[in-house]
Amino acid sequence: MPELESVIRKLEALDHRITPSRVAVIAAVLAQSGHFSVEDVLRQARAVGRATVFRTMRLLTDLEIVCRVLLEDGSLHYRVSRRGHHHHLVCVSCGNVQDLDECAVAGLVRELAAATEYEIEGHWLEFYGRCASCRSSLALAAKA
Amino acid sequence: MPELESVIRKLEALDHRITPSRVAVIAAVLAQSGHFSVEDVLRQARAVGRATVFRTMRLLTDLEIVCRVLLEDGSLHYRVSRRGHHHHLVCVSCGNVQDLDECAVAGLVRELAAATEYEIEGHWLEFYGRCASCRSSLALAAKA
DNA sequence: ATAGTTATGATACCTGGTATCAGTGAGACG
DNA sequence: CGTCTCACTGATACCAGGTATCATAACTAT
Ligand SMILES: [Mn+2]
Ligand SMILES: [Mn+2]
Ligand SMILES: [Zn+2]
Ligand SMILES: [Zn+2]
Repeated sequence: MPELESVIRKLEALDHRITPSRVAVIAAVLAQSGHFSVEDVLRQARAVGRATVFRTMRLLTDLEIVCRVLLEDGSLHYRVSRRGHHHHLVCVSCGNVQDLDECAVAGLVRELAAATEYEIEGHWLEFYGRCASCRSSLALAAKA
Repeated sequence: MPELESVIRKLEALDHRITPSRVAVIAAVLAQSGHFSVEDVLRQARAVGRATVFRTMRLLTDLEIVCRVLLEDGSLHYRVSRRGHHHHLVCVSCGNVQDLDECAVAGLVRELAAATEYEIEGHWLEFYGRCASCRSSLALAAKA
C-alpha cells in the first residue's frame, strides 16, 4: 500500500512535476478502498479538472501505482496496486476484488507464441463470480 | 460459418420474430470478415435504426452466433463465432484474430473456486501480440 | 382478418473519455 | 532569491458508444 510521499518521490524521479492537482488526485486515489471509477476520484477531488484527473490516472497506471480492473459489463475501474502484473477475481454481487497471486497464463503465453508465431505482448484476464458471503445471503433470500 | 437461413431458424425456434431489420443486421454481420464494430454493421444496414442494431447484436451474442472480441484499448468488437466458448489472440498491428481452440483457464477456474470459495461464473481472456507477417514487415522497416 | 404482443426507430440522453488552447506555475539555473 | 521555460492545467467543446422512452408498426397465432 504505497504512501502519498513515496508516490510523489516516484513522480519526481521520473521528471514529472509535483502540482497541487496531481497531489489531490493521488491522495484521493490512495484513500479509496477496493476498486473505484474515475468518477469516484472526481467526486473526491472536486477542485481538479476532469481532464487532469484522467491524465493523472493514466500516469498512475503507467507507473503501476494503480491497476485497471475490467468489470464484467466492460466498464473500467482502478485499484491501488500492491504488486506488479496480476489478475483479479471480482464478485459481481458486492464488488469485492481478490488479487490473484500470479499470472495464470504466463506459461500459456509462451506456448502460444511458439504455436502461432505471434509475438505476444499483452493479455486481459479477469474472473467474475460470487464470493462466499454473497452466496450465503443469496441462499437465505431464496429460502424466505 | 453459419448461414443466414440457419440463424433465422434459430431465432424462430426461440420465439423471436423475424423482421426485415433483424434480417438486414444478420446479413450484414455474416458478411463481415474478421472482427468488426457495431458501427461497421450500422454502415452496412443503413435503413436499420441504431437502437435496433445494438439490440440485435445483443441477441446474436446471447445466441452465440457472434462472439465479443475485447481489443487492447478496451473497445468491443464482434466476430462471427464458429464454436462455443473460446478466446482470442489479436494482432495489434493488422487486427487479425486467431480463435484459440480451448479455454485455457477452465482448469484454473476450478482451482480458484476451491481456493477462494467464490462461485465463478465468467471470465475475460484475450491475448494481444504481433502476427508473423506483421513482425517481418516491422523488421524490414527497421532496416530501411 | 383480428388481436395481442413484440419489435422498431426517432429522439433525447448518458457515461466515459479526448482535443484544444490560452493561461499558470513548478522548478532549474544563475 | 528572480526569472525563464516548459510541463501542466482546466474550461470548453467535442466524440464514441450505448441506453431509455414511447408512439407507431408489423409479426404471427388464432
Ligand atoms: Mn489488482
Ligand atoms: Mn471468436
Ligand atoms: Zn461478494
Ligand atoms: Zn498482424
